[in-house]
Amino acid sequence: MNSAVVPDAPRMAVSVTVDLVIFTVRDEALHVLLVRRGKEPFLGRSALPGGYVRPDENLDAAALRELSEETGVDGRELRLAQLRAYGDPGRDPRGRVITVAYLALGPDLPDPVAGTDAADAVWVPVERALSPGFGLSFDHGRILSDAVEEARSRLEYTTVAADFCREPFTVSDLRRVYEVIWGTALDPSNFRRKVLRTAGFVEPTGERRAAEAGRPAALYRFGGATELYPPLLRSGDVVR
Amino acid sequence: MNSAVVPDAPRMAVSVTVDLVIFTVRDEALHVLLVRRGKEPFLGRSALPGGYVRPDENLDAAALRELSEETGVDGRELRLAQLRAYGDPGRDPRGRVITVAYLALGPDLPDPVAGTDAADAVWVPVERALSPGFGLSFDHGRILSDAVEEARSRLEYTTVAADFCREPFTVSDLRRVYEVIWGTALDPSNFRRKVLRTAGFVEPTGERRAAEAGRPAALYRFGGATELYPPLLRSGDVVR
DNA sequence: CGATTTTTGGTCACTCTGACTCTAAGCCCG
DNA sequence: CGGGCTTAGAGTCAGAGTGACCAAAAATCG
Repeated sequence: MNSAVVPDAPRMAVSVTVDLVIFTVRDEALHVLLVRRGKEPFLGRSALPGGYVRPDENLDAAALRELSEETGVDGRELRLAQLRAYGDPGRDPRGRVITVAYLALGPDLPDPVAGTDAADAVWVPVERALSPGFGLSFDHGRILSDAVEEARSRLEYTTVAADFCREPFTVSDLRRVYEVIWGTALDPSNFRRKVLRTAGFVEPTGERRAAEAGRPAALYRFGGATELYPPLLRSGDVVR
Repeated sequence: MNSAVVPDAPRMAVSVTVDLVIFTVRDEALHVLLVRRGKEPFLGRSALPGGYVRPDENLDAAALRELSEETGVDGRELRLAQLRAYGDPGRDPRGRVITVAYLALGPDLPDPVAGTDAADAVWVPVERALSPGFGLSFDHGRILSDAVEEARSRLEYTTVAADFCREPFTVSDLRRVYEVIWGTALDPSNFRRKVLRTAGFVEPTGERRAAEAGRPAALYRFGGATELYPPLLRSGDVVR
């Protein structure tokens, strides 16, 4: 098959990029992984990690590569999932650039090591990244907003919350993920009941962990289920 | 701002298209709107309606335009929503083409009028379109499969089922939408209770419609709510 | 040791759901 | 015209799940 372009249709000067929204929970707040841009446009400003898709690379592979190159994070242990595509004309001053945004949730990852390509990757509280004065590049503020809403929703119907927790973890660790991302307080007892009765969400390791205060908590590992059925709905609660 | 392309990054020869999955319920079966291709590649084969995004057009606008041009359907009355992007190298023999797929559900629309651009648009039962011998173009089989699963899921958490019904409609009309798309039988009485008690799903018109058989059913119109809370979950039922 | 903190177990009332029964109101057909 | 058929719609009942509580267990801190 001839891989050259067949001149049979209106073509346009267009590029395709991938952008990644990587979340983690740190210090009781949702953080997003951002890089400082090293070139124009938006030189020196913060942006989501991402970059051009290469000619022989599928979108998922491009996302993994850019994540690794720009931040040093190995995305293979993350569940990267497509968020959606953004393609308004004018969203990128370099020309027509369509981007495919990916979303993943990770445990509290180590700070990027200086001296590598990833030297300029940092964890930023989402609240700060979205504040008006912060000045995210391109339309990354919009993408980040959409990603937050998507993450909130996924917590309801899937077990992704466990992705935020390094194993082994406690039920309280898991609960704090929900509380931070939803911005609501959950009843510890009811939450525990729900998690433990959902087949495949967590399984006990038999160990316990002594905390700074209070009774030591039992430790669990992820149970392998991806769907959460019935879902864990955030009800009308509005706290904070 | 110079809208010419800044030569600062690896570019690739790439095009962006939109493809549309438009569903309707007809004759107790889920149908999808397909067109017969008038050019290479896949000349004469069936495909999802869609085409190239123009330089100054955002993705949503491109989807609306292609839908109208190729099928004569006015998408403004449909709730078009992005499904996801597909960009594997090799998915299009013309070169590197990334497509953004859209999904919408419509009431039983009139057959396309011959003599227009839309002459070759037809409603095809999804089951047939997905059968091995049917030969959808490109990776449209994959896209269609994903769209079916997405539609099934959206019925659970949103009120999109009403998009399938031309107003005014009966509760049974609405139930048939669920039954056809999920492929399960639902209890008429329980379904009615759920729909009527969900604020904003439907509102009564006060009229009744005499059916071919049985007691005349009360007529309703859509109530404006988009979310369905609590959701209407397809439980473990597996029928058909 | 007592105060404090966090985990963990339990109760209770309420809602929602699925399965089911029964009545209402039309049409068809003999 | 009246019985049979069909679909709409009302209601009942038991069980699952949830939110709001209460209370005990097991650690640390002073």
